[in-house]
Amino acid sequence: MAKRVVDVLVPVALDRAYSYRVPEALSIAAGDIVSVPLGAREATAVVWAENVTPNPRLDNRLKDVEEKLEVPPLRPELRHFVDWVANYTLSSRGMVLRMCLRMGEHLGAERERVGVRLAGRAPQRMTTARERVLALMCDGMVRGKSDAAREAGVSAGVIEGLIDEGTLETLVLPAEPVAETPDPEFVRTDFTADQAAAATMLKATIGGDYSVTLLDGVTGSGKTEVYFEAVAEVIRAGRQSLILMPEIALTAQFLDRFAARFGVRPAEWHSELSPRKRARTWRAVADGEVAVVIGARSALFLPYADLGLIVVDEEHDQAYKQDDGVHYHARDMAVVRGHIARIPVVLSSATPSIETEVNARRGRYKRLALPERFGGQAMPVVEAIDLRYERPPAGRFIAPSLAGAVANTIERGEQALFFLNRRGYAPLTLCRACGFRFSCPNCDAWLVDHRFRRQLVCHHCGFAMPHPAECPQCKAANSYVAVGPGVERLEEEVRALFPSARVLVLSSDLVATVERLREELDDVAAGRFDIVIGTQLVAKGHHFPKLNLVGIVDADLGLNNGDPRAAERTFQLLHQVVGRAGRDAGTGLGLLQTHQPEHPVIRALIAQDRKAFYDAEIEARERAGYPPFGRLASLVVSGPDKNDTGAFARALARAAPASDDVRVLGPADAPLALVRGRHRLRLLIKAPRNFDLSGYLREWLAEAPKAKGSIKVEVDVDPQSFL
DNA sequence: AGCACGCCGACT
DNA sequence: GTCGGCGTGCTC
Repeated sequence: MAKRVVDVLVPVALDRAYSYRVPEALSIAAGDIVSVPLGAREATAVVWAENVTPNPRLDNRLKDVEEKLEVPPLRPELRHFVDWVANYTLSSRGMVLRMCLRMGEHLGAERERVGVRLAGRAPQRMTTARERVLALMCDGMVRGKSDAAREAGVSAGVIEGLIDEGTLETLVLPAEPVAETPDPEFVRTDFTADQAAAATMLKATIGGDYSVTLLDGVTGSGKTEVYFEAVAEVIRAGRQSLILMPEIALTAQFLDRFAARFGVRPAEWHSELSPRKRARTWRAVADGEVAVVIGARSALFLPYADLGLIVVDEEHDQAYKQDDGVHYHARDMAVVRGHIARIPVVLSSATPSIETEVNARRGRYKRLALPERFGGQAMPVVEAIDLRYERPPAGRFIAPSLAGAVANTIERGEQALFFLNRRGYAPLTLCRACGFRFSCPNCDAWLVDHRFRRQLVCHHCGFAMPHPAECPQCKAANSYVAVGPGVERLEEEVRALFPSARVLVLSSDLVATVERLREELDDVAAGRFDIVIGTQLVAKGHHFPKLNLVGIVDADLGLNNGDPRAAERTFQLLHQVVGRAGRDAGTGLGLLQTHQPEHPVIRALIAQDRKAFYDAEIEARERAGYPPFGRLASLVVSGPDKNDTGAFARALARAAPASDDVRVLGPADAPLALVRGRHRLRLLIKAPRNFDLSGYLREWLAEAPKAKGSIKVEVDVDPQSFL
């Protein structure tokens, strides 16, 4: 009888599963994680289905499944999710599976941790290093080998030597748990009536079927503590919770808040985990040993043993969109995973995305509103500084009234924040003599002056060059002018204005390590700085008790780039930043420097009239047929040769299947027409709301001419930029 | 995504 | 004469 055959999905860029024979000795079922030969190498892959009718043409080419790994199988819910995401995003199923198997080759047997303990016998020869070890170990405690060496201040070799002599004995340590079990009753939070009501409603969704709840509350209204009650309920039920965060590396304070509520820190999942930690966490999640995972978007693809709740914190945040490899939006896919797993999903935000707001207004999502700040804290007062009437001095960017407000603030011993979402010293450098502008040789972008690094830098491809001594065009010497402000230039101005203030600049390119950043944020929270100058980095998830003034240096930045989503994004970002002001003591003040105080975004921020802004935005979207009232996809064609790339993009556009529902726009230059030496053209596809856009695109790409050479086509369903 | 195979430039 | 650049194509 012919051997049994199974279809195995391998984590490579393949959409179809491959067939493998199953050796008699292996007991294998769908979902099992196996090792299979693939070309010259071995791959960790997943059995997707039984194959009762193997392709006869492959008969003598089928290879055997190598082994079954001692790991829990991927549950049907997750396999279904992989298929769904691949189909929706037009990615290969293998690449989506790969996101679930991110622990890679470290899945193998757990390496034993070896501990040492004093055995009694004195060493034949005594040295000072050995004395230190004995002094440490004389308490009879068991310590890990490396811990013992570190604590005694000796090298690992000294410990080994004492083991050889029989002075120390070794024993296998139990594996350290990835995270301790959180205690749902560790602390009882004192809630206001609003919060208690929201917590009760949210708890009522736990254990029920799929549901989506928008937890809608201003900064400081206690959204986190409210959804912690839902998490507590899931822990009581013995199931797992996932809390998604936009940028996990920056959320040390969040871990502490979690620990304050549950007694221990949750398990973390993000790209900066070490391979070992990653493998152990993956396994603990799969084994159901971890009750709560807090993670970046990739945590959505973990193999939870029994997921009972997904929370998406700051659901409007752009960082949830993955734009390389598989293009997906983690908030949307969280809702899909919740639907497939039949569990509740909580979306939390002070400034919901238009999509979520529309879903809440239509009743597709339940809304729980927390309208007030915790402890009756007032919202910050927000005012505009009209730069048309109050100009900063030439070459300066801080208007006198903003400078005055900052002076008052630091005099009172409080902190001020200058927000400017621009890294470096100046976004543009030009030659005063001939007008030459420094631009990137590989990209369609200006070179940004980074004086701290003493370089001109491209923010898109990383190209960097030193400031040349003379203008490359007219050879004039010392003719450069820096145009516009970046945080480094702002720092100069701030130090000149406030010479005795303690100033800190926070910008992603100045961050040495995440640890260092966490220390700096702690220093700010502890009041060791008077003035913080920051980019987007400061907008997210930090609580600075003494911060009472936020100055937005350029509120117009990002408003006028023509993207229909620009207004929404600017509103969300500025609202979040202004919300940093005045959370503990006194009333906070937000000052927006702007040239267009009548702009709906600025007006909404000043009047604190969120509803008016959403009404207008939603109406505009509806009128234009933009999401969520219509659907969008983009095809970006890129290649090294401009003409070839353009010709292919036009051929691709001509191959679009005819449809009364669909409009294909372009090809036009993509928002960045040249990146890393590749020319980029974009097709935008508009379709009605209930249209099967993925199916349409799949049919189109199957019939269309294939990209050859180094021309590439990237598909993005639901792109974030509408431009 | 890897990895091997394959065909044209600067070196021990 | 080889080493090696990365373009192209395959992996049950």
